[in-house]
Amino acid sequence: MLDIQFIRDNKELVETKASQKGYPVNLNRLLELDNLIREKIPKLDDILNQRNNLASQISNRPPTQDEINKGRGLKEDAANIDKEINSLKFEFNIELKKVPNMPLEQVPVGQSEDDNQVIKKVGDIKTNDFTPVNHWEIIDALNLIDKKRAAKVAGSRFVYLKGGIVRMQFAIINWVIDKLSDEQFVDSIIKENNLNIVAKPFTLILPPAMVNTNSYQATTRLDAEDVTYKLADDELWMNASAEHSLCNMYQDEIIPESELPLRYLGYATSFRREAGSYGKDTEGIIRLHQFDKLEIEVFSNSESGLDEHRLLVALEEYFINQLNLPYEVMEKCTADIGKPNAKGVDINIWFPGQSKYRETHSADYMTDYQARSTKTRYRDKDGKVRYVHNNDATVFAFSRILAAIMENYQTKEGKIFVPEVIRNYMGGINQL
RNA sequence: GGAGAGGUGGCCGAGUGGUUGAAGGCGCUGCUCUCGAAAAGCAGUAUAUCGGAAACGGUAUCGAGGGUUCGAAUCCCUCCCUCUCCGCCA
Repeated sequence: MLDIQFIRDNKELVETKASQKGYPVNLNRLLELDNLIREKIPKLDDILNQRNNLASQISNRPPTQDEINKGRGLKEDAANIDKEINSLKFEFNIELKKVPNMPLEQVPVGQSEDDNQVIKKVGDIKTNDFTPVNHWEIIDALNLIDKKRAAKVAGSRFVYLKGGIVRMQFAIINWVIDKLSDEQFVDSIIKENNLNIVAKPFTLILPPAMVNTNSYQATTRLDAEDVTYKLADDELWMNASAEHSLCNMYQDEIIPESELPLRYLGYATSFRREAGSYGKDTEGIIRLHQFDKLEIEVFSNSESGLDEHRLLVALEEYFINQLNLPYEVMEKCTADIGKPNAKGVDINIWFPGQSKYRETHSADYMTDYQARSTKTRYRDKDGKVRYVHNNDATVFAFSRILAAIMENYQTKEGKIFVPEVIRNYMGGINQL
């Protein structure tokens, strides 16, 4: 949620930026409700004050009939105003949640994802002496996938992945764990990028795959029932991303600033309905109802939030570079960064079998927007309580990164070379 | 799923209807003492919200929500969570 004080002080700015993000809001009703609530609160407080005074006067002797009547009257008055305030607050919260986070100055203004800006392209697109094919043709031929049987058992957009490709997933996981647990490695990336943040390794974490409604909605991303699977009987949602269980970890807590940043490397399975994407990417393993992800979540103070974001992008790039995959880095425009984001970067990897870049990574910087709904705060050096800044980023979304490797590492003979950096993690196998 | 016990401040822990936002202890912060430190002594030490430039004041919060009462941490109801035993399972 956005700070109501900020909205009061910057009505026009908030409306402008909200519509730049594609979340047009009319703040009149919100501010009207805000005023009504703040008019009524002192009135309620006054009645409660009278009630407290009356009770402490009576203390330890039987009350007179007059006092009993007065007390009952005050109770009724308080209940009435309280009821009014609650219904105003209910509507207020609905209106407040409609307001998206404000984009940072540097975020390009745009109308749609077409206005995202490619800020760099890295790696040469190889020219082969053969025509590269789609990853699904390769894995099919190598018998590394079984979609027919998966459809029979679970439905479309599910797969059985088999054999070497599965092993490759675990190899990548172990490689990433080794790197991100290594303080010196993290430090080297920070130094290379001139970031003003501490070298602290990432804590490995396996989060819950399901999240209750309150936590799910506090994330303010992918929080609709047509995106996410919700268990009918319980108030539980399947993670559409580990972000949902990770960003809520410290809800209602006040963290000492000395413990920040908290850097987590989570591994979790994500579940998505993909409603509305019928017919899109039905082949292959680009768009599935279920996929595994190595994902980073960072809680930091407000000063380091942006540099933490830069660190995460740098780490994403490092791993892709090590895999020798051509990619482009894209600064997402206001229309594409998403409701809770202040800034966002996507990385698209080149898929030679499809002759195009496809989105494989995303790094999202939420400033204090998520923390205000998860109530995650820290106590700064002066003892002041402030909201943490959240950062979330993909390290690798499996199936997609496996598809990228398959297309980029395919041989003329229809085999797949194993990228050099992960060979040791695969028992030395160099080809699938 | 069945039976039982319990949830109080950063932590431990007292409190079963009346100035209890909450004793006491630990921790933390400041001051005194000291050349310095330790020890000791003194003082302070929750969050949210409203008003206020601030100092400060009002209100709410003892797992959550509702109820009884002039008055609730204390009584009643519902839910959540934790622990123990049984069952089931990896």
